[in-house]
Amino acid sequence: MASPDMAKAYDPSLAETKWYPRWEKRGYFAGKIEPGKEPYTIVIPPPNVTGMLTLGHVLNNTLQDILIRFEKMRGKSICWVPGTDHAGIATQAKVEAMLREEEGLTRRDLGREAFLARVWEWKEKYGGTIIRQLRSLGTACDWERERFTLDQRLSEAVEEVFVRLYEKGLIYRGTRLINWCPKTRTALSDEEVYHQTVKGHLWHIRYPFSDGSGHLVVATTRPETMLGDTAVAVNPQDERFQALIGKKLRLPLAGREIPVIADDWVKPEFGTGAVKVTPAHDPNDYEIGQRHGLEMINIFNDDATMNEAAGEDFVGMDRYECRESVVQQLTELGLLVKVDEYTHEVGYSERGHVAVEPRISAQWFVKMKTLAEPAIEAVNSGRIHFHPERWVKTYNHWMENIRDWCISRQLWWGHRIPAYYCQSCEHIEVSRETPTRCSGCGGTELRQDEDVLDTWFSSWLWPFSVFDWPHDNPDLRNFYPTQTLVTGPDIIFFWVARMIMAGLEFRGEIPFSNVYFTSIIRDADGRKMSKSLGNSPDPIDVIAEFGADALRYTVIYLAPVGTDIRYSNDKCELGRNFANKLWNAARFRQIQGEISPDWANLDGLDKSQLRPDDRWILARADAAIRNLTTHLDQFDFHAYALQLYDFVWSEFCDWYVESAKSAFYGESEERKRTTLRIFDHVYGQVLRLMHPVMPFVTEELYHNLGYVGDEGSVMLADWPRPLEAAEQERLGLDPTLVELVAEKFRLVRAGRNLRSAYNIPMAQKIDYFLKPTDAAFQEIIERDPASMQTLLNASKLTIDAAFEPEGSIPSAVEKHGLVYMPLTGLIDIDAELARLDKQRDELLRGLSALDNKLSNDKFVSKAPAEVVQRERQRQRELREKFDQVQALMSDLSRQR
RNA sequence: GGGCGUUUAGCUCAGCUGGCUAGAGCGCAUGCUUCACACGCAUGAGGUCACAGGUUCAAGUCCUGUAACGCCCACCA
Repeated sequence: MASPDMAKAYDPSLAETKWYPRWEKRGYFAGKIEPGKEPYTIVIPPPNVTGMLTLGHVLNNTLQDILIRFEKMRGKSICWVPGTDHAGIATQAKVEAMLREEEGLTRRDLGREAFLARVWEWKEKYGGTIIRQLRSLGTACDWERERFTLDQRLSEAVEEVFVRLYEKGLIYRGTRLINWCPKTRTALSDEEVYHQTVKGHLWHIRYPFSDGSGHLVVATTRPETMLGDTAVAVNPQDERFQALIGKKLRLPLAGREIPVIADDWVKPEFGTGAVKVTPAHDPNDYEIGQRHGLEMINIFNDDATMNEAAGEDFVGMDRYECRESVVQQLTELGLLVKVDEYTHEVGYSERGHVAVEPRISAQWFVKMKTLAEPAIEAVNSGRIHFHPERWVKTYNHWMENIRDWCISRQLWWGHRIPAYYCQSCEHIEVSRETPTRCSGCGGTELRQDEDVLDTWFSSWLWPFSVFDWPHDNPDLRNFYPTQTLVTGPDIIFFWVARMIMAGLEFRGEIPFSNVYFTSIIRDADGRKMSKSLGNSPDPIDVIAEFGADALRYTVIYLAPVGTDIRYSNDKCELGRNFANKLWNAARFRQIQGEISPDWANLDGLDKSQLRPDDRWILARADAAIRNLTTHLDQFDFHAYALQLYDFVWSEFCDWYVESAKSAFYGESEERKRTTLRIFDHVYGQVLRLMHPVMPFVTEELYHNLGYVGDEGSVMLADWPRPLEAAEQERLGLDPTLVELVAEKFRLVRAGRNLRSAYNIPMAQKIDYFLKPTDAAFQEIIERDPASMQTLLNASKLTIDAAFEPEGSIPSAVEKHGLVYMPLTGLIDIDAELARLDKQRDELLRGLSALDNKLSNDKFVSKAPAEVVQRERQRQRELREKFDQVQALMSDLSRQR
């Protein structure tokens, strides 16, 4: 026996540091145009430049890596484009915070140009950490193609798109009520607002009529906005207020005179039936204001403090401070009728995490309706497939109710809007080049819009901007459209839907044909991973402790389709143990000597040389190849992980390797050679099947065992193919054989159970007797009694269909036979009877269910013939087994 | 207010188009330093498949309703 030169346990860090640089250097990750090969492209969902690797990224990128490696092995020409997103608000805020802390400066202190220089500086120094971290996960990204959304070329794409849409009339500048974040002081899109349930109040306020003829009571959740009221609205059908419509009210605190108007929107049953109208600060009021031509009074500064329009009592106050002050003054004036507790939903800024302030302002918008139509069609026609499919509903709902997209942001970090205002006339120039002359009045003084574009305005172009669109080039034609997008369902509106629209609009083609939505990772208690909770483990630490493969495998194993994942670090033991199991199977193999020269195929193999167990493992491997391929094809990664585990650990290691030992340590050189060849063949398949999810350990082992030379790689190996029917025939892999071998293993288990019942350790060799009750089964075990002897660790195994024990000895019944453990004098008859009694009960339960079924005429006449047939067969088998158990029991009872 | 998802062993989850004496991992119990692996091996215990109806020869699997938990969308002051 050779001594192993492999360590006793797998050390992930060795393989990880060894292989990644080699793969990269040898160009395995490079996306090349390969004529005759089908391209398979994935663009990474670009993480924020400010980002650090999280478990969410681990899941997302492992999935992409699995697909890339799988498709490469299947012979496709792969290209995985990595990159990062400039993440406007997030990055700007990060650098601003740093400036504030370290230098006590604001961005305005520095000025636009100097500030941007500092952001770039920051980006070069600290940005892209996540890109470096991704490498330690093993991702096969083409790093030569790394892109950044603010790269020169990608910025050209953004400008091009802006100009094209403007020229098409799909981008316009308008003064609208938009969502304003007072913390970051910029406009937001509707998608950047999240709602929170807030316990507030409903204040009832008395508004007196100008003519002194009494008052009207309005109800509001935001009393401070009354300073901007320009009307009070009632429902035209509401009889209580019929006579009051058109009358004037004297607005308290402000002193302004405002009309009572009638609008259908007002719900008579809510509050008092009368609504104060603040068109400049509430979306509904804005609509009413539009309909009635009301004045819009903006009472807030851009940080949500009160401006002059709020009146001198309140100017400068924060909005909440102002609220208290207004309420206090109203109380003093006796105008506050009552205050109710009131729970409602309030919009918050995703960035600033403060309540959004609706605000009238001039912004740039994209008209979405016409862009959405073809995108809806693309998904509903099935050209683009969502996994899981239910997200289509969510997508459709949003798309069908889509509203114009506010794309301008009052930030500095981002793509500057390519719009130029003529200083001499009203004209706006929108162009790719900086214009020198106004096309309206000929004026030469033009000033560029100060604002930048929403980050997503560059992200939505990502699938083609990374290939240098709008410049036509071979890469763009070859790699676009991409194949699969892997992302979280949380950005289905922000990103996925918009990419589909952009792809169709600017390339005339869908950007990808499949979208896989990942699960959300939670902690063991089901809470979202978050920094503030401190329940978000650093994947880099996990990799150091368990290995990248372990982390990858575990995360995939834990990720069912479409439900959340409950993760904790200790679960990575599963992946680590699995990698170690795989490692040790190789270590065991290495001890047996050199790898078989003809491991790669089964050509020329004579089935008569094969042990039944060899044929069994070949059949099981074939089934595994089929299933695993299907699972990956269907994006069922979880099933892929489960199936791998079961095949490798249970079928290959627990049964086949143990059985193979009988051949390895047996007399026949020929048999040993054949078994080694089968072992090598199947194990080679195992390494390839596992490679997509566990790239490092499989590569290391592929080399250690000599499947490939130094310059080769499992990454370049072919994905295992299932056997043709003719080949299965030639090798004798029929289902009956497979079932008989499985039955043999069941009998082995029954034999071991006897040992266990009598506390005889596996290490102690003992005699067994085997009594087959089925001729075909007997033939199978007699063809290779050595494997069964090894599996039972029997000193002697006697196979005898006519075996009758002398006296009582422990025994067990299986479908095709009985196993006896002769232990004269040691038998515990009561224990034996109890065990058999339990088995008999189980059989009886099964039998009575079957008897009922089969004696039911309806079942026999209505169920498919093959089902009835199968149940009859089972009934026969159970009855036979039952009779055997019964016989053993009466024997034992007599001995008592 | 709409929409979606989940509910199967102590825990985390499998179980496709209905045919199951309901499976795995962890944990648990017992025994093993057996010549790959204690990150291991062997054996075993553990479930009226959330609840109530219905369809069917047959339901964890299909339908209806209920409950609990979770997520998304939504301008009712």
